[in-house]
Amino acid sequence: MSWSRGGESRSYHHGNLREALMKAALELIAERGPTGVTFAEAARRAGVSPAAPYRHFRDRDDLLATVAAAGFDRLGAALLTGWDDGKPSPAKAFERMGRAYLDFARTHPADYVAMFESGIGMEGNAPLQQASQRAFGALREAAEAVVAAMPGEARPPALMVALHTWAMAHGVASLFGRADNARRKTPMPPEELLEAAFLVYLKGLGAPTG
Amino acid sequence: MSWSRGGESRSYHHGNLREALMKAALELIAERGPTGVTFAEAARRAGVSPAAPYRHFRDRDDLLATVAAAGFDRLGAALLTGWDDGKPSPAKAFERMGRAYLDFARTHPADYVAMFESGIGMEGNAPLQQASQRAFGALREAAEAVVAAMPGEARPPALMVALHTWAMAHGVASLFGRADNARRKTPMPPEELLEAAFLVYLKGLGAPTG
DNA sequence: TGTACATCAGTGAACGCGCGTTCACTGATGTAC
DNA sequence: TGTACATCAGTGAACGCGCGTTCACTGATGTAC
Repeated sequence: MSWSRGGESRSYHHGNLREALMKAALELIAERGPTGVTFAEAARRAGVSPAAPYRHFRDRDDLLATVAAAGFDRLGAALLTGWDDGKPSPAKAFERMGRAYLDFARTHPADYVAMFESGIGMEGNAPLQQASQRAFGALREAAEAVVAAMPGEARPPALMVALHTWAMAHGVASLFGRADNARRKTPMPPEELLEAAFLVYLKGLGAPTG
Repeated sequence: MSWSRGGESRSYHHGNLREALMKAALELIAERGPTGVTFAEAARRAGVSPAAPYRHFRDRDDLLATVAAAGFDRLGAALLTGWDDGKPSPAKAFERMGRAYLDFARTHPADYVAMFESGIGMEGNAPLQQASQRAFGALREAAEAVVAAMPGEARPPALMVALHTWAMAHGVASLFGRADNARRKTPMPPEELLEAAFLVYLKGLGAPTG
């Protein structure tokens, strides 16, 4: 019987344990860093016995990898929203997508840590690789539009532009744009720093910057 | 009495325990990730009792932060060497410094993880902040030289250029240039990717790229 | 040159704790008929 | 519409283990005189 509704009581079956454990993992990352994520504590926070998580995840790393994959999905969605099909111009949309990237890193610091700094590898984890690739797809789409807007004879490889974009966005986000205490102070806000970098870079490419 | 020399035996006093523990921490990061670094295991590898590390480090995080600081010192030195006073031209030296950055990340993956992905914060850790700042100093020096080589009316702020440089180098290194299993595959080697980014960026600035 | 003493680095034994993991189990859910 | 049964998610108790941390201690080193 399941009479609870947002309260603490619940039926014998949790009903949503998988998501609850992922949420607990994110909380633990935020509070204690990736080191602080343990199966036992995640179970405790989800209100289940220490054996319950084994029904959903092989081990701690599996949990963390799943959290990271979900983070990539969210990041990809955020980037696509920011890009908004390249409206009103590729350059404008490009910069908006950059802001979306920083925004994601700041509003989802725990996700970001799980994705990039939790020590879990991509090797042999196909779902995680795919999620990462899907997120990167948004950057790639944007890069292709930017390149397509350039005069035909001077077009750089779109993939290279996408990789540069990702590297710059990730660099700014993880060095200067994070919300935790590993942030480095800068004289200008990270959004402006990234925007300026994009402008210089697009100019260097010979792409329209309006 | 201390008759050992590179062997396993040693005197009652280790003599170099601090360094031995830092080395052990780096090994552990390389083998197990930052999560795998424990005081007990570091002590075991250094061949001392589990209580010995307390003579040198307050706790695990103190050890890790010290390792990270040492990493920043090494990175700074490597960058200065790569920069080599801007010879023969700022642009050439700039690119060589970029390679030095990637080289460091690849040849010192554990240091790099300790510096950027170990979950230790800079807040309230003055020595770590200073080490990080010193390393950044090399990038700053290079940026200033690059800016100085530009026509006076079009000079961008050198600090901004330095921050952009760091972000791009860090982004490429941590996404595509690492030696561990979190590396993402790219169609071109990270050195070329970074070099191309620098060229486009310098061109966008209006700086000489020769 | 030797001796006494202070300082310091590392010992080793001990402890409590929390984590990972296993296990036979049980309550809830879904479905075949 | 009801009943029987299979499936599945979570239980709770148990275990061994390794870690963090403390403690009185002891061996080595340095130095004052």
